[in-house]
Amino acid sequence: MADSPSSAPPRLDDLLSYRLAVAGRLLRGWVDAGLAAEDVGAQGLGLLLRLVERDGLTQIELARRQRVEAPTVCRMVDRLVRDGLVERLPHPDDRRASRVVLTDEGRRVAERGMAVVADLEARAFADLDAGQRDALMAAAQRVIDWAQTGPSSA
Amino acid sequence: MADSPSSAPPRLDDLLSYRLAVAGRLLRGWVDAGLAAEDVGAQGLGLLLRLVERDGLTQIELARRQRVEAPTVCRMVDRLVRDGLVERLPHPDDRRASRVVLTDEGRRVAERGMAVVADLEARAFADLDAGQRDALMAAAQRVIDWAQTGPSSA
DNA sequence: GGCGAACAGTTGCCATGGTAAGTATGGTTT
DNA sequence: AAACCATACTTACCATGGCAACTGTTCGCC
Repeated sequence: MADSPSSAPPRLDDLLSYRLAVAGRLLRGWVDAGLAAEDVGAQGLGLLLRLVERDGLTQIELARRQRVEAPTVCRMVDRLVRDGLVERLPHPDDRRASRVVLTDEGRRVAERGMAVVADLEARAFADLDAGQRDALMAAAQRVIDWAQTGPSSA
Repeated sequence: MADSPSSAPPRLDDLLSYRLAVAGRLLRGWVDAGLAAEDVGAQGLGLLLRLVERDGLTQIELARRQRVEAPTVCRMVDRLVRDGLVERLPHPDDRRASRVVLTDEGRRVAERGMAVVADLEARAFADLDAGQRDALMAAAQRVIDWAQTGPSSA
């Protein structure tokens, strides 16, 4: 330990968790702003892109992939259905579940939205070299993976 | 470039912005969970810690430090006042503004909350060495600083 | 001194996230 | 088959964040 009695950092700005949370929030805000013309938010676009990867996922499957809880997906799907970007179809094997499928409009919005996000991504991280970028990707992934093991265990 | 025509990443999980946003959201959730006994959320604690650094800040000053908009601070201060952690005092020089000051209880909650967050921070990033940690801090700071210049400019 | 712009705060509406609780369905166990 | 538990979804309430619009105050400029 560097300093003798207590090494607890008293400054908010010195907390990596705080800074990552702020950076993530700002990034999402910029994505939202870039998507203003597309009638979908950043997370709504996230669901659409999951369905582009694999259409017909259930809400639970979407929730697990997006690392959010079921109610959050439920309401986002509500909005996407309202805006005509996805449909809920009955699941053939399980009457509790719905298959969420893209409409043609949803597919178009996903494509345009991905272009918006990729553009922002390129500009936001233009001054990072490949090593810094990879380090950030890996570090963020470790934080995300830590969800399974770390936070609850003392 | 690796692939020939377009190098736009089609996979959501390959976006650094997406991963940072997810990591930041999960981190905040874990802080919220750790603070469940303290009657304050992660961002409410953030305001309290700003006031520990410098008591009597106005809401606008808090908003700038926390990188959020004025209405967000207004409603968070509403909750903190409701829970007896801060008070709004009239500003001596400006009748538009309020000085937000900690109560004794607010100061105690800030102290206990900081311990909770510092503990989570230590456990979440235990496997990073000092160099990796500094690199992450710097990279996150660049994203945050980009708020002034980048997102609006084409 | 007055006029208008800028600013601090507030309130409205909405999106996104959580937990808790309720419903309906599916599976398991006896 | 009945009882039981687990699962998929939904709904409620709340916290946090944005923007737009409004009130009241301050400040710069004429």
